Amino acid sequence: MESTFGIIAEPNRRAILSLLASSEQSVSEIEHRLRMPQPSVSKHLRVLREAGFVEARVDAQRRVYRIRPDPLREVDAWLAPFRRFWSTHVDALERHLDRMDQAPPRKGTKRKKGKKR
Amino acid sequence: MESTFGIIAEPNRRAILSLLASSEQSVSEIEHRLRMPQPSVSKHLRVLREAGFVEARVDAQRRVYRIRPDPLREVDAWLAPFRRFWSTHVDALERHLDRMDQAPPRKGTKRKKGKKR
DNA sequence: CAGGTATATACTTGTGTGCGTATATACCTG
DNA sequence: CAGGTATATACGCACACAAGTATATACCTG
Repeated sequence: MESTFGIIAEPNRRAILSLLASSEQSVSEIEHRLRMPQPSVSKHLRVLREAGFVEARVDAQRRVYRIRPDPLREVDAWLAPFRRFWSTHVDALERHLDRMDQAPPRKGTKRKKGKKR
Repeated sequence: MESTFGIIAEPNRRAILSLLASSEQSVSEIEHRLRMPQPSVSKHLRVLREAGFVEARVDAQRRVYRIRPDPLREVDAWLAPFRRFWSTHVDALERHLDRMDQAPPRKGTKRKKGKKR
């Protein structure tokens, strides 16, 4: 029932995703960092997992969760037609990226610049 | 209570936004094209308007609605940290957008954080 | 002004869903 | 095996909200 957008409508789930964006985390780590009750964390993680936003790796009794990008990519794709409203010359770049999306994955070039905000 | 994300969680509202992405439309045009009851359209438009997603231009008895990009931009910004999961050299795009963020007049609210109540 | 069109609002109802509390399951260590 | 830790699930409740129906407001045309 819950669509991709419905799922990220929940603030706590967005918080979990944002936390996982930096690095994978176990349930208790999430629980502690976001200061939210453990059943709540587990339940949100279940929703996120079943919708494909995250996946779990088992490490002894811990489950370490990490991002799976596909659903967020869908959001990104939905957003595409609106980008022209705030970006004038990104259009070309966008088409460029579109073409790149189906290009074979190439590894090696990531985050070479420390330009974070 | 309705956040930016909560608002686009509604499929009909997304449909309205997508329709408006192509060009501005009157209420009855939306009603007809999306085949949804008029009160529903008006109500969704109200929500979208109050949240800043759209604005209305008055033309006689008609109200012609058009996109206002700011809230969607916020979504786009939230998405930014995740892009590295599916794009290798989109970093260029990111820097590009970063630069762009401070280029236009004003509107510097990035980094929208909110997890407490 | 009447009649018609276009849009907005009021009110009710049903359903979904997040939360809290309690408990169950799984695994590790001694 | 016992005891502890880590995570998942069950259940009840309260509340937000989308949809439907009916009605109100605004404006245009004759």
